[in-house]
Amino acid sequence: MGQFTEDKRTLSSFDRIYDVVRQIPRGTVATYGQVASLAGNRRWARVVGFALHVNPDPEGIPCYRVVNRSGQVSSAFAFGGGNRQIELLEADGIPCPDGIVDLAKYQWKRATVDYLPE
DNA sequence: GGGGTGACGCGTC
DNA sequence: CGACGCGCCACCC
Repeated sequence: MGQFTEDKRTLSSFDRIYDVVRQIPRGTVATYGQVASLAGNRRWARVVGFALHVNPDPEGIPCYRVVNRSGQVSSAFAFGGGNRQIELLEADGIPCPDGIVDLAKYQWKRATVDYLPE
């Protein structure tokens, strides 16, 4: 992890984001806003996208498990060519018809909530 | 120090 | 529902 630690300031924010993404368990997904919130600031949703864009460790950081608020995967070729993200998600056992993940069922919850907080 | 951009989110129309 | 606009924060020039 010393290859990308040239700019500590960048890691201050990005590191938290990467750390959160790394914690996303297999078989679940998280939204940008969720990652941002867990990282410390909910308004980093946009920053999260940028952070994943410069993902220093695609193998350790499952950026494909991050989808937008609608549950839609990045239609962008950010993953190297189209529906690569979808394939990875399905490989995790997450069906994503039309590139849409059912957040109601597969959204990551840090802890099993006993009751839904509304 | 200023301006433009982005793998987003949310309220409104 | 979908489209539009504003806000938010970090990054690059």
